[in-house]
Amino acid sequence: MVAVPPRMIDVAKRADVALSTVSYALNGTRPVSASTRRRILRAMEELGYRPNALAQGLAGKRTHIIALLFPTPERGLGVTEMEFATGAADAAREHGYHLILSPSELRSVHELEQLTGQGLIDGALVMEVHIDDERVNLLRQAGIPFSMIGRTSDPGAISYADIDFEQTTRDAIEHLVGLGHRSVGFLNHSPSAYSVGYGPTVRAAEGFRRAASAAGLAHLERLCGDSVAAGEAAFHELRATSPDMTALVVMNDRAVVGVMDALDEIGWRVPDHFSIVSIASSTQVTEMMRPKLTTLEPPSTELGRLGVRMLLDQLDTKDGEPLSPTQVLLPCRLVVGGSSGPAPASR
Amino acid sequence: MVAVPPRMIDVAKRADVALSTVSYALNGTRPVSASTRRRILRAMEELGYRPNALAQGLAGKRTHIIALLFPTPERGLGVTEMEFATGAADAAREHGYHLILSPSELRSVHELEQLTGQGLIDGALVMEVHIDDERVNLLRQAGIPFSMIGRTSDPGAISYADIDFEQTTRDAIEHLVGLGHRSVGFLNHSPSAYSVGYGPTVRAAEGFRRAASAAGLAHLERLCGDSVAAGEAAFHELRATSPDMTALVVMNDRAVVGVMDALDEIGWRVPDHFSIVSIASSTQVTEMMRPKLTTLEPPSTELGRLGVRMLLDQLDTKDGEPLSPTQVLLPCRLVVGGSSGPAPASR
DNA sequence: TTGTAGGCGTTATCAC
DNA sequence: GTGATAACGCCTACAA
Repeated sequence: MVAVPPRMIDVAKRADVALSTVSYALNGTRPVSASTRRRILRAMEELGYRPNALAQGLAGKRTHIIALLFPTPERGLGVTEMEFATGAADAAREHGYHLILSPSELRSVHELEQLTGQGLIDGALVMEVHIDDERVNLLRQAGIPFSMIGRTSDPGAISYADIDFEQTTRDAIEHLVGLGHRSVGFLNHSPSAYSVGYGPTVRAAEGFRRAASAAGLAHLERLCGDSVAAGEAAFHELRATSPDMTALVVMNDRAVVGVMDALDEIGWRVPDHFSIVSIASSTQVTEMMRPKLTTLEPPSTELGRLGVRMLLDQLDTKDGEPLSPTQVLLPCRLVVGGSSGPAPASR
Repeated sequence: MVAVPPRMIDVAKRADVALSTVSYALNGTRPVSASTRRRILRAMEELGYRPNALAQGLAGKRTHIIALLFPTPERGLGVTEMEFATGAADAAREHGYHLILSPSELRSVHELEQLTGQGLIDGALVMEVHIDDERVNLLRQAGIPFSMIGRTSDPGAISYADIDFEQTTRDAIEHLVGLGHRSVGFLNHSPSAYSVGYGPTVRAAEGFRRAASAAGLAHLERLCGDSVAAGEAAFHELRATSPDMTALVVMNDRAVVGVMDALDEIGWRVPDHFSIVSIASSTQVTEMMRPKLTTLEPPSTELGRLGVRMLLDQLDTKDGEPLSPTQVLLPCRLVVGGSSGPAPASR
C-alpha cells in the first residue's frame, strides 16, 4: 500500500558501493572520490532517498531538534511572544533544525526533566525568563545546552539575547523630556509579575527609576494589573498622588487602554493634555489605538532568531572548549505615534 | 563529566528481570506480574530512568511527534493564530506528544517533503488551509496522517475543525438586523487572500452573501487590503456606492481601524451614526479599541486542541480500519461591545 | 509469565 | 579511497 521509504543500504546497492561510503558521502566525514560521489548522489536522487532523522539521531548523537520553552502566563501570550516563536522557528529551519514548542509550566519542573531526559533535543531556548528561574537551574545541572530570550540575575556563561530595558526606559524618558515634560509616571506590569521576578518587569522598573533620576525628573512608578480596569484605577491614583504629572510611560498593553479611558473621563486629550509612551509594545498593537501610541517597539523576531543562533553556535562547538557565551542586549526602536506631544504649558 | 543516562538494560539488571520484561511493563503490551512490575518501577525510579524517545521511535514505529504546519502570511501572524498554536501544543503535551512548529511556506513544498520524509513525525496538523491546498495534496499522497484547522473545498475523509463562517456571518447580520439595520456592508480580507483561496476569506464572503439575502438586506461586500489606509479608503468607497449603509461587518483587524478613522473624519460616531461588528477577531484585540468592538470571537484555542485530538485519534487507530473522520464546525461567540447599536432613524 | 534474538536506519571504528 | 561491522536504545515476534 504505502511505499516503504528507501534506506541507505538501498542507495548503496544501487550505486554499487558499501553502506558506509554512502554515509560518508552524505555528511562529508571522509573524502570520497568524485565519481563515486556522483554515482551515490544519482542513486539517492532516483530513489528519492531521505535520511531517517531518528536513526541519525540515535547513532550520531545529534537530533537536530531544539525546544522552545515558554510558560503560558496567566492570560495568554501576546503578539511579542508570538514573534519570538516565529523568529525562532524560522531561524531553526534555516539551519536545518526543528523547533519543538514546549509549553513548560514553571510549576512542573517534572515535565522539563521529562523532555530533556528523553534524549530528543540537542538544546533549548528559554523564553519568559525570570530573575531567578528554576528551569535555568535545571538545564544547567542537567548539562543541556541552552540559551535565553531574557536573562536571569546571574547569567554566568549562558548566552542570551534580551531587550535593553535600561536604554529603552531612558529613550522613553528622553523623548518625553525633549517634549518638555518634567513629571513623568511609569505604569508597569502586575504586582505578581514583579514578585515572581519576571525579568522585563523588574528591569524596566529599575531602568525607569535610574533614568528618571538622571534626568532630574519628578517621577512615580506603579505596578498595575493586566486589565483595562486596573489601568484606569492606576491612573487615577497616580494623578491623585502626583497632580502635576503630564506624561506616563506604560509597559502594559491592557492597562494603557484603561489609562486612555481615564483621560477621556476627566476630559484630558492625548497628547494635548497628557502624553503616553508605550514600552515594548508591538506596533501591531499600538497602531490599533487612537491616537496611535508612541512606542518603543521591541525587536521580537530578531530576539527569537538570535536566541536560536546562539544556541546553535554552542552546539556546533560542543566538542572542544565551551565557546565563550554571546550576551546581547538589543534596544527597542522608538516609533513616534500620536500619543506623545509637548508638555502642556500649565494645568 | 556528564552522567550517562541509564538504559533499559540497566533497569532490567537492577530489577533482576529480562530486558524485554521491562519493556512490556513499561508500555503494557503484555501482562506482567504485580510483584515484578513493582520491582521494575522501583528500579526505574531509583535510576531515574527515562526511555529514549529516539530509540523508541526507531524501533516502535511511532515517534510521538506531530508537526504544526503554519505558513507565515505576508504580514505576520495574529493573536488568533498564536492561540491555535498554544492550544495545539497544550493538547499535544497532555497526550504525551511533542509539537514541532513548522513554518512551511506554501511555495516550498520541498520542505514539507523533507519533513515528512525524515520519518520524524507521526502526523501533521495543517493551519491556514486554503480552498485548494498543495500541502494537503502532498500529505494525502504521502500517506501521512493529518488533520486541519480549516478545510479545503473537498475535505473528503480528512478530519478537520473549522470556524463555522456560515453561522458566524449569519449571527453578525442577525445582531445588526435586530438593531434595526437594513443596509449592511461587509469588509473582507485582501484581494490576494481571496484569489489564493484562503478559506476564511472565501467562506465568510459566501456566508455573508447568503445570510444577507436571506435576511432580505441591502448589502455590499468588498475585499480590502490589510492596512489602516486600505480600510479607510474602502469605507469611503462603500459609502459612495451605498449611501444608506448604516453598518459594517468587518473581518480584517487592520482595516477596521481605518474604518473608524474614516467615520471620525466625516463626523459620524460609533455606534450612534454607524455600527461595526468585527468577525473572527480575538477580544484581546477588540478590547483595545474605542469603542470596544462588538465581535464574533473565534474559539481559537479550542480549535487548536481539537485539531490535535483529531489527529491523535487517527493515529491511535492507525492499525485496523481507517476510522471515520471527525469534521467539526465551531461557531464564534458574540461578544457585544460598544461598536454596535440601533440603526440611526435617518441620515 | 518470562527470556532470547533479530531488527529499526544511521554513524563511526576498524581493517584493507 | 573503500568495505565490513559493531554500537545506538528500544520493540516484538518467537521460544520456553
